[in-house]
Amino acid sequence: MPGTDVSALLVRPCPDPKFGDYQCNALMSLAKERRMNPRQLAADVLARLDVSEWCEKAELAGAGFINFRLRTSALAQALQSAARAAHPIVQTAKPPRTIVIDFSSPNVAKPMHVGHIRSTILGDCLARTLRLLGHRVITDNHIGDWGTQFGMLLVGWKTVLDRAALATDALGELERVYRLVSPQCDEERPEFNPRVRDRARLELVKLQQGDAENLGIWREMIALSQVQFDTIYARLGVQFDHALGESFYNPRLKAVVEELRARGIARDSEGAVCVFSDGSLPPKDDPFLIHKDGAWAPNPCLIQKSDGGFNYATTDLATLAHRLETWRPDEIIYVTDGRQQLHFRQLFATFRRWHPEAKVKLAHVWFGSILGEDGRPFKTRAGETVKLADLLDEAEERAFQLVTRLRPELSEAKRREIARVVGIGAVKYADLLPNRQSDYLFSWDRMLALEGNTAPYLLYAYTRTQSLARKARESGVSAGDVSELKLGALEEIALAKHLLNFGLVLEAVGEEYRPNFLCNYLYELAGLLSRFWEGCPVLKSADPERSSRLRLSELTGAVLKQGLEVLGLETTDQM
RNA sequence: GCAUCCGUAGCUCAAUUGGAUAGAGCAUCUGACUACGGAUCAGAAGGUUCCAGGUUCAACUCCUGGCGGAUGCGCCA
Repeated sequence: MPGTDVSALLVRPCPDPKFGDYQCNALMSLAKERRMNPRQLAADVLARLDVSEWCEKAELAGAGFINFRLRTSALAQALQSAARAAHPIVQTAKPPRTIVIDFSSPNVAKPMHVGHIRSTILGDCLARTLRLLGHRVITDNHIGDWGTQFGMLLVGWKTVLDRAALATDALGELERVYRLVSPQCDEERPEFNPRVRDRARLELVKLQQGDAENLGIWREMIALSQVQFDTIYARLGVQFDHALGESFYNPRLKAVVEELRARGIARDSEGAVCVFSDGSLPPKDDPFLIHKDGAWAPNPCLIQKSDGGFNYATTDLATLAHRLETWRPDEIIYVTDGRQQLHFRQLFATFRRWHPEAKVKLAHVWFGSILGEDGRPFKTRAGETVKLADLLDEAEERAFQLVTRLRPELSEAKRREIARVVGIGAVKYADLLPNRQSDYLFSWDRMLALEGNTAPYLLYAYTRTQSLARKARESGVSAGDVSELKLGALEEIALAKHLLNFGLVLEAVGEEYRPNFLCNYLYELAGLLSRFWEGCPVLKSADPERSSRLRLSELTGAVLKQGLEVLGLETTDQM
């Protein structure tokens, strides 16, 4: 049945509706494999295919495409049955998989900034998508709560902390303290002070050895940061199943290094412990090799520093092992920026050698950076990184101005509520719309525009479905049973066909980790809905049509709402 | 220097991973409707997909070589 098992037939929606509704092009690559004439093969298959029950037409075209045109009756029937699912037009995955998603990962004692927004929003969207598709999703926030920065923070806490400032703006004060101490520990900076650096190292060692005072301060810094994280995640509507920070893995790090060394995967080098190439991969694909001066040179992955300390790679290996033992996932997804590609290639390769039997799929879902309107990395006018809390404030404020301009008659409380949904939604939508791998330009004007592929446009389309339904109820018109869907006008048919593809788009988002597919789908859906309303009067029409059209409008509203929810956007019934 | 990613309409971005005549929005120009919620809809114009080769039925997509940009390359995460 179209819309349900089309992927089994290797067909997909036609790129251009004038060719048909669905097309099969898989036969052409099959023909190439078998060195056959593609058009002949397609003709043979077509001759044996009987799809007359669903299709008014199935024809051979071009170099070997088979195009299918659905019967309108079959379309209505397919849509009706798909709409009866627990989540309309969503088919749950046949074998549900266990998928761990690692995203957001803010640092303790530092304000969350724009650098965290893409990971947070993208990771949350993938979690929502895969859950809706029926998978068992486990979200884990790998918080940066351990490492060298705590040596410096402890020095600052003990020497220059302003208690009053800590009480009013904890993160601001911690940031100030860190900025005061950090340059003094950096040999390359003019502020460098070897006594401060040595003190920082000492405080870090004491912390790592379990010194009671330092542990107490460390815990307080975590608690203060957690308040900030909770506030931001609540505003964004993001939830985690676990938040196992780096410190959680600290007790395991030594054993990881010992095991890798004992197994010959890692060895000592210049006082550090490193993983080198084992020659099992072609040099071009080997993350432990680098092309230098015309030859392949070692590009090792450090898992223990020469001072005995552990680093990012060590923690990530321990984390991977823990996740595998604890949750037995089929897949682990890491959502980080593109600069960490080499790190993850080395991490995954090291892990494969460590656990060659593991079947888990490891995916590094990376994204580009956010640029300001000048094309440079996104900063405040003063050149500072933009804090996430400030960004969300501004989004809500700008949306409030917009709502106030358009709907001055609404109460302030109502306008504030709409502005919250629209403002936060606009930030999220602007982040999910571009292909994640490209850098994108941050623009308030574009993300809050009323026309075009924006959150306000989609949210507005949804509110129209709700107000139409409200008006229908008030005038006593029934929405009609699903079984009464009658598709006549071209606009109705086009809308119905697009609705039917919702599940396929969700699957593509989950497979390719690309929410922009869903953004574009919803934008097209909203456009088709507007055209449908333009061409097909609903409440003004007579009854067999009226209830069917009302039903089609409501179904579109339900899909819009579900789609926006998967993207992490709230909806509102009034705008 | 080497590696990864990117280069598409004036601007911002798509293109279901090798499929049919490369699509949207903004900006520009034109049109519809005293509106079942106009924050609407329809139309026009805009392209040598950075350049040069190659692979095949088919290339924005893959390969080779350039040009331009971002990022990363041994003790940060």
